[in-house]
Amino acid sequence: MSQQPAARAAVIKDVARLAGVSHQTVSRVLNDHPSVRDETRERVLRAVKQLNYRPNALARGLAGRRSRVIGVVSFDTILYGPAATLLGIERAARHAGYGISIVALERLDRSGVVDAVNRLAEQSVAGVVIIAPLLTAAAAAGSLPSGVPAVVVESDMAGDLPTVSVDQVAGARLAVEHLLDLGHETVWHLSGPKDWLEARDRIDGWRAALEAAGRRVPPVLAGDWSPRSGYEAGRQLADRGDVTAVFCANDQQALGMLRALHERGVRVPEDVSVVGFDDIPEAAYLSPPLTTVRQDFDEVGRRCLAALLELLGVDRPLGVARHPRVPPSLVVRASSGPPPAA
Amino acid sequence: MSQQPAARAAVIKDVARLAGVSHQTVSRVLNDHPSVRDETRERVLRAVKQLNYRPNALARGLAGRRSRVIGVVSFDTILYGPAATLLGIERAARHAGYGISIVALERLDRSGVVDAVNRLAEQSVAGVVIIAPLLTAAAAAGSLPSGVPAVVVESDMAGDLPTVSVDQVAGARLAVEHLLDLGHETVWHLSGPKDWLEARDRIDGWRAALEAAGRRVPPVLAGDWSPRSGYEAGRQLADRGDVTAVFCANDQQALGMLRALHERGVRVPEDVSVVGFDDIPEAAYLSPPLTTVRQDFDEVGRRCLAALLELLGVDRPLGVARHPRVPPSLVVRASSGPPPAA
DNA sequence: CTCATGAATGTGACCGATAACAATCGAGGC
DNA sequence: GCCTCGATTGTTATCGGTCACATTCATGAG
Repeated sequence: MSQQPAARAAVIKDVARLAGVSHQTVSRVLNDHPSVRDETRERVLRAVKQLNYRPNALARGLAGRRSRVIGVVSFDTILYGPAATLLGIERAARHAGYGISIVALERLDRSGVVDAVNRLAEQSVAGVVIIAPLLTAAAAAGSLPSGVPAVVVESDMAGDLPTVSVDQVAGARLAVEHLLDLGHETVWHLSGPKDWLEARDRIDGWRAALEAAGRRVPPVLAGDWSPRSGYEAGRQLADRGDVTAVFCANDQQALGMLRALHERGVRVPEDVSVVGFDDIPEAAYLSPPLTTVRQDFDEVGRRCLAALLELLGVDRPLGVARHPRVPPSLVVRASSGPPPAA
Repeated sequence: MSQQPAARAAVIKDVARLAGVSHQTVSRVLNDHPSVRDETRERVLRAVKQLNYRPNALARGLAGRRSRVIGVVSFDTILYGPAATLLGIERAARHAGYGISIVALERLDRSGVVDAVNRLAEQSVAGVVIIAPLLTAAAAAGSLPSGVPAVVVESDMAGDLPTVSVDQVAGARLAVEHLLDLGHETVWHLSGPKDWLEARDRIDGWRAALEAAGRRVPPVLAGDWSPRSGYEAGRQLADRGDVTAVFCANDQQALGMLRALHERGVRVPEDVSVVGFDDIPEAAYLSPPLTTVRQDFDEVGRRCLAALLELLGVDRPLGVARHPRVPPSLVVRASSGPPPAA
């Protein structure tokens, strides 16, 4: 259709030539500049379409000093939370017209995070989102190279950087209050690893809810997010006769716990109620289907982007709360019920 | 320590000035050009360090027409396979000194894939990796805008594009042969959705292994990757008395199946053996621990990168096999054993 | 001793866009 | 009828690198 079969892609000059205007006018049309005559605009757009022209993002970034790419520093893990968060951010970015560039870290330590941000900065990303579920990462976020707009997720100790996170404390409260409302005397807790912020917050929320109700606070069982740790904790709890309700810090641990209880002949929820956290896709299909606390990762992604765009000054510069926390919600399924009558 | 507190980052000219050479010499040092005197090189490197200079990737890409970023077209899902593949690619890219830019698609149809590749091309990525586990996506890969080096993963129908994938057929064979070796008369199969290439290949491998052994081929049970479909199939199978071995197309389905069998009082592996596929992190902690087929996603990532780099001509231009398939391996755990003595 | 050769380095164009500023033109105010 | 002003468009510099080519200088061959 054109002259060259598979010649290299059209550039702005080609469009300008075809439309009979200057390249600057083409640029104006592309960027919705107000003072372009309608007829000119149409002509340019027609040329753009005819040449199948797409502006070169690199050149754009170089000249305009703002790219349409957001960097994400993530954790090299397949764990549900971080993975879902990444997807949420990608989705939000895509809808906002941004691309995302990711760097996954094997260890979330200070130098790793700083280095990752530097690597992203080299690519002139517009800003970065740091998924920092670990204490170490959150600390690192404090000592970032200045000049790079950054938002921290799943963390709340990021110094003065804007932070987006799910309200883990409230989530834990929801779980515990649900169980107390059902009539349980108290609620045990199988926590996540202590160097994860989410694990700490869930412990705090659990404890706060119990204390607010004036209940006895059992010792924390320490898990590591894995189903195995849930399984092991489940065996321990099954051996004591006095446990009627357990709040697991994530669904995988709850999965392991359900299995252990089942093996020991402990019925869920008749004998013991179990509540998890995350609402992983499997949760609804466990036996019994798991009552759990759902986190809205899409909303997290959206808020990250909103915070970042605000930081970039491209969006309403009105002050949004600097540390908005996304409210989680309780999903009641069959694994929780009233305590045994006895 | 410097003059300006938070002045803008140093550029190549600043380094050149400080080192007392031309900007071109700095560029040579940065790119390991051979003809630079050692002493000059040292001087430049010292200046680089002193100014904490990092070359601007955008400018580099613009001028050199080759960036150090690889685009990945992925599927907007938290499913283990695609997510693990993405991580594997990221890891390999990182080790090769590349960054990755991702676009996740909600639906993997033709126009979506083409559009995603275009968006990445705008960013002048060096090449793209398309994670195309669905038939539709694989088809789309055939009609890509030319000029963008592309590699397709988890697919084998990508026309003449280089393809990297795990040998699903061989994986299914491993599973089936393992069960036959244990003495089972035949093996049932709970498949994944039929529009997934992996699901089809696993069906093919399962059938081929049975036929090669001259065994009866039971009807395929259709699943959708979810634990629920495994659960439902498990109940069906439990109701027939004649099933002694089941090969599930993924671990999540196997998880559901284990639960269903357990509920019906069918013991695993004493009464029925179950084998999964993927080796998800939970697999080792299910009850019983699941025998499954492990896919080496790191190797997949590495091969993707190798194929892409070859395509880019930056690496050994010697002809690597165009469609290398990564061999999977069987992980034997407790969910498989000899059939009941009957 | 002269010249070709190759290593080391510098100069200016260029990649493809945006930014800043200049130029042109028609309309409204005096 | 002249001048100012805003809308529209064009020209040139610039972003920060790499590429192509020119230049300089020391070395070994003839």
